[in-house]
Amino acid sequence: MLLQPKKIKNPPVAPMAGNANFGGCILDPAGCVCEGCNIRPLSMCNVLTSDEMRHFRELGHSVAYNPKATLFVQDDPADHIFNLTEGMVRLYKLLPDGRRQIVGFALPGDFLGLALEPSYSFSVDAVTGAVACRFPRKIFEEYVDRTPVLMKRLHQSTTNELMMARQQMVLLGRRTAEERIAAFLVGLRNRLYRVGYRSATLALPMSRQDIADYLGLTIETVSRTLTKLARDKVILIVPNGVRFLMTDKLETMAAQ
Amino acid sequence: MLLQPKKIKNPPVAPMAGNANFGGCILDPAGCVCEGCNIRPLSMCNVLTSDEMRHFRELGHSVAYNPKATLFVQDDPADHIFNLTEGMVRLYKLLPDGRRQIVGFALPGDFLGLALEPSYSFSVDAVTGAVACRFPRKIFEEYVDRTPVLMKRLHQSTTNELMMARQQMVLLGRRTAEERIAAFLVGLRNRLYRVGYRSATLALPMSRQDIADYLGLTIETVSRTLTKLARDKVILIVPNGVRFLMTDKLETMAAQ
DNA sequence: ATGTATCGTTGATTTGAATCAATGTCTGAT
DNA sequence: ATCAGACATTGATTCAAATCAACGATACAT
Repeated sequence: MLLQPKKIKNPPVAPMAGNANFGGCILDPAGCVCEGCNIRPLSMCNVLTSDEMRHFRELGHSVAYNPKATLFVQDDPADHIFNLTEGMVRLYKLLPDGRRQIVGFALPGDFLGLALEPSYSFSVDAVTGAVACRFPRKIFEEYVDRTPVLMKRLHQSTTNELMMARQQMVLLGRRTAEERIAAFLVGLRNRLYRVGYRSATLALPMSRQDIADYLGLTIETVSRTLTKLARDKVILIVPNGVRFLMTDKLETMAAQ
Repeated sequence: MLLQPKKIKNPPVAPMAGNANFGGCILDPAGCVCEGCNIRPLSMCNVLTSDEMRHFRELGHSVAYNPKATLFVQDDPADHIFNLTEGMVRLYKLLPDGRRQIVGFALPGDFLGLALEPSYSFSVDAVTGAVACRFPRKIFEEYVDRTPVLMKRLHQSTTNELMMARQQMVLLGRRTAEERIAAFLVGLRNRLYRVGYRSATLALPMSRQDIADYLGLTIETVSRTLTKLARDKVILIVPNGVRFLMTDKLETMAAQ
């Protein structure tokens, strides 16, 4: 899985689309290459039979994105559904005056762009290089409506995201800067672990500003708090990540 | 719809269960009285045929709750699913040291207690007197699995809640006290409007502490901010509510 | 190798909301 | 009618994090 924020220098199949900050690159114009898909056990696709798979794959395309490239923008027509297969993307909402709140970092297996409204209610762009299966919304919805097992899987995914969103509301409403940082580090480590990315060092491919906008803090407070945790020997700051030195202490800070 | 936080003095059918702060009162032991249900157009029940309805009604019971009565508690076994039919309830999470974050106020039509885990991830208690249709979880899930149209409806409901939760994340992470109060008042008015409660005066049946715990503020800041809005003639504070005097100004403050 | 732009850290100061403290108001019970 | 307790408001003070400001570090392009 890509977690270093470097450019895709040799796109797997086709060259990136003209505008490097939008659109991305269709890897397989004939549909997803689902057999070797590294997130089948995480995504909805593993609930389908081979026959169903064969049909489903025709519906979408795999698309690659450079770091910072846009998947879609708040208020644009919600014409596509995405299922992330590689990398990390950020979901965020902007206030008219430019204040930004990152409402989530998505990892492989996560769905993006599911909406009831005709427009997206947030923007998404790539943190690392990323790859997603992209489906035309109408076609995706029709297929889901005809495939209850997929609908159930989708509902589980949304229910899980709602649970995480409520957990984040507690963090944003009631926790101190230090608790927010600790909860962020522990939470991200656990999520990465679940998608199979297991390392002694926690990769932090997003910028300090991203972390700040996710935790409702400023970049200076994020930097100071990480420095303090490092000074206290709770973590070790390394390039593009941190290493946990006192995991139990971090988990206590993050408690609940 | 009940929106005044007064006790149910004459429970519609049966007397309240012994412990007034827990359990509530089963209104109709034979199942919901669905024909006259005031929220059928809001709830999932309106997607069912008469035959389906007849079967579905057998699955649950209507239960009444006094103000402050508990529907369920965080970490308890998630054995029931609720569909609120009357009144307002609060959903909240507690940190080990007692800090509280209210993650939502539910209104008629809302589902409560849908979970992937074996336990509830938050607590719910009544703000006003409230009535809910209560279903044993296993039975509810089996029925939903066999009824795709219900599953779809449920998924839409969860998707909508996720959208609201993300909106609240922006509020908690990036907005000032005044903006939070304005967004809360406008948002609640709009939600009440949608469930058919339309009044010149916005009812605020919850306490100032509840509002504070929903907006990530203290009770003093909520009080001061409401007083300031009243001094500026943007709202008029009335017993158990407020009246909008300058709706457009309030909507501008709440913007986005 | 060097310059440049972006990103991150650290320090000084300010500030919005929290905390501490007192008083006011409403409601239901007697 | 009076009282008690819960709830709400207002004022004084403190504080955690924001803001303002300067300086490092790093990565990429030439």
